[in-house]
Amino acid sequence: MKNKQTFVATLKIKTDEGDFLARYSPAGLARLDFPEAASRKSGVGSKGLATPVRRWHELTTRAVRLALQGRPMAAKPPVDLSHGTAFQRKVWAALLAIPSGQTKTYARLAASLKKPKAARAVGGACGANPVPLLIPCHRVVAAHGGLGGFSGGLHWKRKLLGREQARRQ
DNA sequence: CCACACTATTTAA
DNA sequence: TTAAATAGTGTGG
Repeated sequence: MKNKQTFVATLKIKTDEGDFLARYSPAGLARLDFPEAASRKSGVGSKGLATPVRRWHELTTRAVRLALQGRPMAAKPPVDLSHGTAFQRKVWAALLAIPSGQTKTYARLAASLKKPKAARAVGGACGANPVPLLIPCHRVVAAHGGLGGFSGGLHWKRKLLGREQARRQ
């Protein structure tokens, strides 16, 4: 898949960890970047958008802040996954089903998709996840206790998991 | 074609 | 026993 996406807005999300960057397509939140990546790409503005973007952004902001605290997100904005392939969307849907404070291995996730040997492909799909935090790709770990990788920087993965597991029941 | 955010298996020491 | 090579997978360069 190589479709480009058009964004109707690019907005900052201020948090204690820095300013995240949220990009919206007409269908919803299409991409979320960590502060480090966001600073490279300099934010744009929203202007007087009459679209639902304003409301989406409120939801996104709240969800991101909760995620950074390792708390379950009360509500999420609609997420535009049109960029993803069928396989990737299945992976992302499976990610959404992982409760806060729990982790799953790439292998188990692959197995739940009826493709027990596609663990590596699952890793690829996780890396292609356009919306980290809201789609909890950080809750997927390697089979033998390793953390695996993380597109936005492994330190985020460690931080998020640490906070979530500190709250785990 | 190759390289991966993988991993179970196999093969060698 | 432990260590290294390998196959199987979907996607993107």
